[in-house]
Amino acid sequence: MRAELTRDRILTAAAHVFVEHGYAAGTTNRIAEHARVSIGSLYQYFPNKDAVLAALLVRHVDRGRWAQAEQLDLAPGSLAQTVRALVRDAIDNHDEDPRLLRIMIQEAQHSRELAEAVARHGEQRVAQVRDLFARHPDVGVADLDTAAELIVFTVEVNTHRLMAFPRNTTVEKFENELVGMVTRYLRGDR
Amino acid sequence: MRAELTRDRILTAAAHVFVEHGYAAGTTNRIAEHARVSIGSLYQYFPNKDAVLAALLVRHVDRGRWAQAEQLDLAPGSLAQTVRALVRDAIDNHDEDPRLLRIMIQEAQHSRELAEAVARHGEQRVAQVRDLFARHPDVGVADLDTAAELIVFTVEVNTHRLMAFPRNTTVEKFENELVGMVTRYLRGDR
DNA sequence: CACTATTGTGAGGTTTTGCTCAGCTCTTGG
DNA sequence: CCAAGAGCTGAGCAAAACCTCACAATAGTG
Repeated sequence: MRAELTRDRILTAAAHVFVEHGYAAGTTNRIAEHARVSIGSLYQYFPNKDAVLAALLVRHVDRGRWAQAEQLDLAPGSLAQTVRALVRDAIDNHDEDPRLLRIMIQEAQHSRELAEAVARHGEQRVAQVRDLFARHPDVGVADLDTAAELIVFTVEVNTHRLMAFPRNTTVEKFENELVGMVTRYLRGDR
Repeated sequence: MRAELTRDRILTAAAHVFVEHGYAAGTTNRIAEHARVSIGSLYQYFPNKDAVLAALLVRHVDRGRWAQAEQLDLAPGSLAQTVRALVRDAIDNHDEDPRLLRIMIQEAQHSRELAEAVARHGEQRVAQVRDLFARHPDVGVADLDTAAELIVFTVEVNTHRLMAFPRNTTVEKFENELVGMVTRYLRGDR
């Protein structure tokens, strides 16, 4: 079981190094050094550099499920609260990951395996949000599928921007505007 | 003046290669090959690889101004049309550039020069949109600065997604939903 | 303690990349 | 047609990256 621990150390170090230097400049040697492990060990657990990023994505997906989604209040008039919970979850779950996810999406352009994993991750999350809003009585939007995609992506990517450039606005102001936009959208016209 | 032409050929090729292979894997040799120019010529016009990306950003900024913004109808009741023009402009102007801009933002993390150029580009565009909506009578949002940032980024990045993964929805459907979301947001409550 | 299985090591081979430079080709003015 | 300079070439070098492999250290078992 020492093995599992080393594997985890390597993955954590890889996340750090990829975020700090980018994928290409995040060399395997640097990763091993940061994990305080020899390169040989790294290549004992991963056949090549891409596999490290792929494993990192699996880890991200496993951690990134929206746990509280099932126990939300769906009473009429609570739409803003529901949306706020969605936005808060995105903010909370993305302390260090945003740049990493961007790297994954970027690099997924060249790797079938990564691309499919990213796509599946997205679909899973969209489906969860779609089902949630399908059950909410205040939602009055025509095409719920498109709406869910639009919302998930918009919330996620704006959160990433907030993390990447922190001094544009305060977190609260940003959160309020984003919640306002999504809520009014979901409520529909009138 | 043969020189200027070669410089342009190199830049165009660089855009192509960076988009196709990413920044790190977009080697200078590949760029030269695609431009049908020798490596030596490339290094006659650019001191190093980073300078090529920087020049590409300058080119992008120069081309990316929103020309029709000044001659838009700002009569009451025309907000949706104004927003639609904004979205259409984003769609039209981003046939090949979206991935390139992402690479620039990504790489800007490691280059002062690039970071500042990207930031200036963003501010310029946000200011233009803010001024436009400040003049429109239908807009009823509290914090116009934050709103403009949110809208510009959301429209841009959703357009990028549409281009990158084309078969999620049709362009019209996507355009309608995005326009609807932004319009209802700008109109404010009630 | 002895023996095996598991896990870890790191110098270095192979490949790739950014970049140089000595010399070539093309254009242009007289 | 010629000379001079502007523009272009591409083999190859130094540096750096990915990855291998023969071996060392550690953990587990009787």
